[in-house]
Amino acid sequence: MARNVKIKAARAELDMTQKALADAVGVSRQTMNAIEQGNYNPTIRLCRAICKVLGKTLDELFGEENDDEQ
Amino acid sequence: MARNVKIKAARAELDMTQKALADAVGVSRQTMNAIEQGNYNPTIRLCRAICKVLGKTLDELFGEENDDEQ
DNA sequence: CAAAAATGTAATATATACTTGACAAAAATT
DNA sequence: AATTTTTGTCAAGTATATATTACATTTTTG
Repeated sequence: MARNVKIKAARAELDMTQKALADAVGVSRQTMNAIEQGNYNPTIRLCRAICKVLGKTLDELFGEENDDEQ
Repeated sequence: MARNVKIKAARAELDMTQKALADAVGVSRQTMNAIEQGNYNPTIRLCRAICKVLGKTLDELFGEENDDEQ
């Protein structure tokens, strides 16, 4: 499942809560949590929105997925 | 809608047809076509698979929010 | 420590990514 | 020019991303 610790770290840099990030990108808190937990597979549009808010690139936050479940 | 011409170009570099790319990443030809036409919003897993096959990064193929339709 | 805020997780519901089949038009091949 | 291959697109179905409600646990704060 591979938790996405990079999002968590980027969020921490900005002192943002999961809910604050979820609100900023327009999804539910549960969706943000699930993404950080690695429990699914967001759309590219959502990934882009997350990158924009956190000031990171796609490659930084979503590149190099080492796991291949599914 | 913003067509994704970068995928088309990368495909051309490798002399790959839409169907060949679709097969390589495990989706239907129609799905690949729709992505190139900008008709939707693939999942990050599919984007990663496309990048892997085409030898490009996420930022190269899917960065730079070319379009902004909802 | 107690209260509050943040996080993890489950169940059910809805929107939409993706499939399949089919056909027309454009491009490439002969 | 005819044939084949590739691309664009549509309609109807299936799978899954995301929402909502709800509750338990962990972390933070007073």
